[in-house]
Amino acid sequence: MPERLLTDAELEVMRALWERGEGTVRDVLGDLDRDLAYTTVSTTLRILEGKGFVTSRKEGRSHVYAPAESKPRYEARSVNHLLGSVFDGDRLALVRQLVESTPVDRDELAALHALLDQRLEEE
Amino acid sequence: MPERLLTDAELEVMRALWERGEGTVRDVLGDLDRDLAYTTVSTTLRILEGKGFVTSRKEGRSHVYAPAESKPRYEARSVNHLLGSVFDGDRLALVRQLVESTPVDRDELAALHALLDQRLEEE
DNA sequence: AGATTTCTACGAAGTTCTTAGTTGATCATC
DNA sequence: GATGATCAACTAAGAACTTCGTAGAAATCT
Repeated sequence: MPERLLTDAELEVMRALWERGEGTVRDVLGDLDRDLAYTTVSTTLRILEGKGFVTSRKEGRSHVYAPAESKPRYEARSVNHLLGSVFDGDRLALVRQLVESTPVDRDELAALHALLDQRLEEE
Repeated sequence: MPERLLTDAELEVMRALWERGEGTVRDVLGDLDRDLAYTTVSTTLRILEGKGFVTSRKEGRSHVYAPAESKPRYEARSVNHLLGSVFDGDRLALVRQLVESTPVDRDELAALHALLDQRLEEE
C-alpha cells in the first residue's frame, strides 16, 4: 500500500477502477468523463502500478488493472492527511466546516448524528 | 480569494502566517519547522501573493505579508474539495472514515455529537 | 502472406512546484 | 564615504505531473 496520496489525474483513473472493480486501459478510457488519449490512460495506469496503487495481470495481449488499495482505505488516508495538514488534528473543526460552510439538509445531519450516537454507544 | 488549493510548501508558509496574523519573510522563516533558505521563503511568499493567497504592504525596506483568506475559509474550501473529489459528496462517508479509521476518544466523539445536536435544533 | 488494428513500452514536451543562488538596491557602521 | 549586512527581484535547476506521439510486438482481417 502506498504512503503518498493520488495526484489529480491519478485520482480520476482510480475512481474509474474503484467503480468497476478492475479493467483494461480501454475500459477505463471509456469510463472517464474527459477525452484523453489512449496512451495517456495507459501511462497513468503504469505509473499507478509503479507507485503501488494498482496491480495488474496479463490477460491475452492486454493488461487488466485492479486497485491495490480499497476506496475506503484511501478515503481514510486522505481525510486523515487533511486533518493533520490543515486542521491541526482538530476533528471538530473539520466537521464544523463540513456542515457549516455549505447547506446540509436535515436528513443528512440526522444521519451524521445517528452515526455518532451509535459510535458513542459501542462499548 | 483564490480558487485553487495550496501546495505543500505554500501550506507550511500559510500556516505560519495564519498563526501570527502577519509577518515579514524573516518572521515566517523563524516560525517554520524546517530549515529553509531566506530566499526560498521570500519566493514562496511572492508566489502566494501572485496567486492571491496573501497581501503585502511595504514597511520600510521590507514587506509585511498577511493572509488574504482566513484559515476557516481555507479549511472550508479544502474539506469541500476533498468531499467532492474523493467522497462523491457523501458527507456521511467522510465523517465515518474520520471517526472510524483512527481511535477517537469519547470526549471528542461527544463534542462532535453535540455539534450536530445544536445544528439540528437550529430552526 | 500482407495489411490493418491494437496493445505495451519508451520517450519527450510543456507545466508546475520547490529550493536556492545571484544581482542590485538600501541601510547601518566604522 | 567605504564596508558589510539585509532585502526584493530575477533567474535557474531539478523534480514531479500531465499529456501524448512513436516504435515495435502481437493479433486479426482479407
